[in-house]
Amino acid sequence: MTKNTFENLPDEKRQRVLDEATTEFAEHGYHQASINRIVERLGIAKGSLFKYFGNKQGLFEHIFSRAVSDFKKPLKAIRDTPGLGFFERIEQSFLAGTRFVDAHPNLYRIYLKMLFNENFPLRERFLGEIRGAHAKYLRQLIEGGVRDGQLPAALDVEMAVFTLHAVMDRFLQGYAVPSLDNGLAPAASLPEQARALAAFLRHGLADIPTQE
Amino acid sequence: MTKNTFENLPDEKRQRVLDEATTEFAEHGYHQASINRIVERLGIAKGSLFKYFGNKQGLFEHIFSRAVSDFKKPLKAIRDTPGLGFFERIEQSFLAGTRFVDAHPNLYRIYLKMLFNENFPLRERFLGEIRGAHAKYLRQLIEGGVRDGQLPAALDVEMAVFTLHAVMDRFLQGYAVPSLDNGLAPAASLPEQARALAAFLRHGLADIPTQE
Amino acid sequence: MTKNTFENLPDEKRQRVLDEATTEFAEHGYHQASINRIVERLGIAKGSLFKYFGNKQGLFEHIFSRAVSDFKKPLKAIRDTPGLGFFERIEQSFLAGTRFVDAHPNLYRIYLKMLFNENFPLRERFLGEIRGAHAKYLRQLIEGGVRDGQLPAALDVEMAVFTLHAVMDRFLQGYAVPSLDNGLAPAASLPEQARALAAFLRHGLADIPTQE
Amino acid sequence: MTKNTFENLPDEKRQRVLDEATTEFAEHGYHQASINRIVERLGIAKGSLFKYFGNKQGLFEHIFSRAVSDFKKPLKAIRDTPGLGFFERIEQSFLAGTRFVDAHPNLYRIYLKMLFNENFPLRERFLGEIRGAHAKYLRQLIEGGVRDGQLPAALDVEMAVFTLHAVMDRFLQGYAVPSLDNGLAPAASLPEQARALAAFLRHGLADIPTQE
DNA sequence: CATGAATGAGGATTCATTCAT
DNA sequence: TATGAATGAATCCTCATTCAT
Repeated sequence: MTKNTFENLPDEKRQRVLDEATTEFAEHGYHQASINRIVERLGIAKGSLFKYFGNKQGLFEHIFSRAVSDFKKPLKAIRDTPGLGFFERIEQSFLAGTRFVDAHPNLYRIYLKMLFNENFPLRERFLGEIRGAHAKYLRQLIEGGVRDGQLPAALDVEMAVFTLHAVMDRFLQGYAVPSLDNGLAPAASLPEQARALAAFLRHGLADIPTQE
Repeated sequence: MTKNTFENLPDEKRQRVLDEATTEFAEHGYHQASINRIVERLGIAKGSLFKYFGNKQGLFEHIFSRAVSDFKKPLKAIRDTPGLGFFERIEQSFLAGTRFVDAHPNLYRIYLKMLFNENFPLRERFLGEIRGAHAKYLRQLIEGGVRDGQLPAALDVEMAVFTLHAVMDRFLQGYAVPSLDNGLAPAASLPEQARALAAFLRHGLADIPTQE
Repeated sequence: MTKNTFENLPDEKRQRVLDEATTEFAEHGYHQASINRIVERLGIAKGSLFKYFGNKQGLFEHIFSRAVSDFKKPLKAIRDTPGLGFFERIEQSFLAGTRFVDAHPNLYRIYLKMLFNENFPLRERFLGEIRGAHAKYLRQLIEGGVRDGQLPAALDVEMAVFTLHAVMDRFLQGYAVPSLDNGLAPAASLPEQARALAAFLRHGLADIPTQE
Repeated sequence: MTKNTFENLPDEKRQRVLDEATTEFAEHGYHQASINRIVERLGIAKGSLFKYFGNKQGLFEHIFSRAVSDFKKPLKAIRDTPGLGFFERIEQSFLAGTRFVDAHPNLYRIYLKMLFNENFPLRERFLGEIRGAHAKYLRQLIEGGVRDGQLPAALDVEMAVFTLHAVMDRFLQGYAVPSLDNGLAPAASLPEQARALAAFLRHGLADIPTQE
């Protein structure tokens, strides 16, 4: 999709373009993001951006598809690290999520906006890709946990995947946008949240339905 | 804010106006919602809508402030119903949430869009009001649970409020927008989700930190 | 033009309507004046105002035609007061102008706006009426001054009328809108301005061209 | 304020845009001027005008700030011309005013509308700038006249500035909008008006108050 | 008579996109 | 290849006026 002309740009300029555009999408979502503002802040011609990416959607696609693959990498690394127990991998997955949010806060903001905005372009494709990868990853973890005896043999794997995903996804929201839950807890620090999450999972999974 | 002229309209027309506008906001969020589309679907003049509500924000305020008070009512009813145990009240609260989502799906869609869209007008006010009411309600429930001996006496109430709120809020997301977690679980029915939620809470609360 | 229904209103309400409308025209001119704002401040129905005056122009006509006749009255009184010299009458005319401005500041503001706004409705009629009355009045004064020997017999009466009118009109501007000349003189009080005006006229008229 | 894009336009087009817009403001004032009419007459897209000037006020600012500096230039030239007496400079100032009005009648019409229209944007800034420049100029002239002995040494300079400014400003009104005084004088030609003005000043200044 | 709901043309402004230079 | 001027549909909003109740 992206034209060669963008790939041939000097690294520094290429990064500036992506950063500025990512910020714009993170702050305003898709439709309310303004190409005008982006090129104005960048100090480049409007036509250039369209040469690089074809149109607004092309720009967004370029940014977010890279984000998706960046998000997948650490999960693979955890999965492929030998010698870890199931709950250690879960905990590391959670921490990997927080690290991604810390490293790319604007990309996560875009993701959150996309979650509930049905008109976000490419929404189905991107969300499907993220969910699919996450589910596949969790399924492998859970199956490993069953093999290792850390999880009950009769566990309904699909239901466990569903629950794990929901819990991890939603708790990451609270981590990324503390204001969501603020005013509620005096000071819910990351370790405290992680401990609460771990406790929930450790006990909760025991009650997840088993296959009939 | 609302001009009298709207309150004086025939009930049926008033409801049509609110329904159509609510749908528009639910589908497109605030900025991308179009007054033009609303009046076109309603078959009324553009000026009329502005007479009713002053401006776009006035229309949104009218719709959503009613939603907020509609959301608070059932919680009060549960709190004031005598003879219920703590976990029964929690379960009923969860069901009240699902009933609200079922009765006003578009209002809940607006809420979800507002959650992560920092530019939503009146966002701080409305979210603050909702969170405040919910927190106060949960605090009363928990304190009652402690008095009744159903919860440990040393429980850190504020942290419990925080955790309960986060869990209930996030699980309601999954209920309202099943596509969020779909593709993951084959068919996570409401009772199943409710059971999973209950299990999490029952075990999880035991591990919530106690006051030092 | 004005319907009977307005004349039949209670005095107090009638006056409120006129005052509020006059203020609106004075502040915003004709086109920028808003019927909406007027009825809003009055707390009466929009339809009523249209019943009273037919349309916006009818309202303005009612207001300003009364202003014109109010402006003419004191001039007639000065003219008909016996035993005054020419320059005394001129000075009193100037003071009558300042009194009118003090008594009806908003009407004078409307007049000033109308002066240079070619699109003011009824402008030609009203300005012509005012100028005609003023010219006729000044002509009578000057002819009296010539008869009394206070002005040279060969004075070009029409040119003197022109000059007197221009001077009085323009100096009244400075009186009504002091900010026009402020920042220039430290504190040009009314008596000082009156003295300067008198001096100018006393000497200036001696040089006004005489009929060839 | 003005974007580069306008400065890069071909001279002829740039001039057409400014002329058409100036005419619109001159005919209708600020608020009643219509961007729609301007672009329609120009045959360009609405968006283009906003690209050039940002918004309506930017367009007006561009036009009128140039007018202000155009108005100042000839005054500086007169001041810096050696070998002229005080009254010669005054007469030339008056003629410079008439020349400006003749060369830019529409700009002067805008100025007159701005004088009494409190809602004109940038009114305070522009009027202040014009009055300040004029006052400074007149002050220099008068101080020169006092040095040369053409004006009494005890003259209250500030009061003389005030009076001169008021007289020149108001007489220029009559020159620019003859209809203001028409119907009064049969045919007040420029030389006749100039002579009348000169006479007034020559005699009048002698009576301007001297410092205490 | 008084009311005020309904109208719809017109206001300024923003926007993604195109294309000649 | 990069530019940025041009576009025109769409945005929210205001207004004087009409007319059924």
